[in-house]
Amino acid sequence: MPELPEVEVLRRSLVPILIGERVERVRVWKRALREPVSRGLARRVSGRRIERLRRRAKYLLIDLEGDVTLVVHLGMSGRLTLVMANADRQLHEHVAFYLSSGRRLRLRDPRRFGLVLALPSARLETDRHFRHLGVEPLADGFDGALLAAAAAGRRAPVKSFLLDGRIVVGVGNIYASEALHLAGIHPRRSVARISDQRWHRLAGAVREVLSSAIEQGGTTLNDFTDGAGEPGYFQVSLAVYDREGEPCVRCCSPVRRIVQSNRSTFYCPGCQR
DNA sequence: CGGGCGGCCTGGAGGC
DNA sequence: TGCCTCCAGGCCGCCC
Repeated sequence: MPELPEVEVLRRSLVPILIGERVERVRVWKRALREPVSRGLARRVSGRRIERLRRRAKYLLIDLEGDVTLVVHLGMSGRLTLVMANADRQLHEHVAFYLSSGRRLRLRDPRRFGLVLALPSARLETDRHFRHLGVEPLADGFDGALLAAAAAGRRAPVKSFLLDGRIVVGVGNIYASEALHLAGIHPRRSVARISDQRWHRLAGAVREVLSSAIEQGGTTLNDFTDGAGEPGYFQVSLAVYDREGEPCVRCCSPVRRIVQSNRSTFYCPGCQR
């Protein structure tokens, strides 16, 4: 489901409905996620008011009063939605946060690759989940020069490089393919053979693709929705992802699918070199 | 050491 | 109808 744009869209949708609410009670239905939900979670977040919503990489950060941050990662299939407190428990609903307004924030995650943590806000940066994360692609300081510097001494294919969260965060399998297409760079090209000019173009393409996706509410391939249940519509703007065999929107060559590090990559052989 | 690969899970799609 | 295989938006750890 969620790469940077989807998590950001989710965050923005939750701001007006969560800020100021109090987490009255937490119910953990099923602890088994990527890491078992801590037994101390309910105690650490219950009774606290929600002050702020932030995002780091693909993590949603829910800042609570008293310097506690509730960290939620959606993995591949996680969904966070707001429902009435007395709504039936859904299949694969792992955790429910009951709010002062009588609603509940529900985390559902069939594949269980997601994560829920409560951390002291001041220690987020040094926590093992965040320590090694690279730069935010939509923040100042992300540019071609940064990518070129990070690529020094490496030979990885540029697609894998874009997916490496130690370099730049938030770019997942969909947007890596899309950004490379927009920049006209072949996904298998080694980062050792990319010119400064092309690094510049790639950085711009990453920003462009991510910000358009956010503006259009994210990509809904199967089941992504924001916190209010609204799907995104960036999927209609995808140029190559999941379009094997279809003509490239720019040059009409048929889009190809290849496998890199066990994951599908889509690209246009006509305009990506 | 960088980089590739398998594993973690469930469910949906498609072939037969 | 069912059973099989393949595939999926993330991430981590192991191995060469």
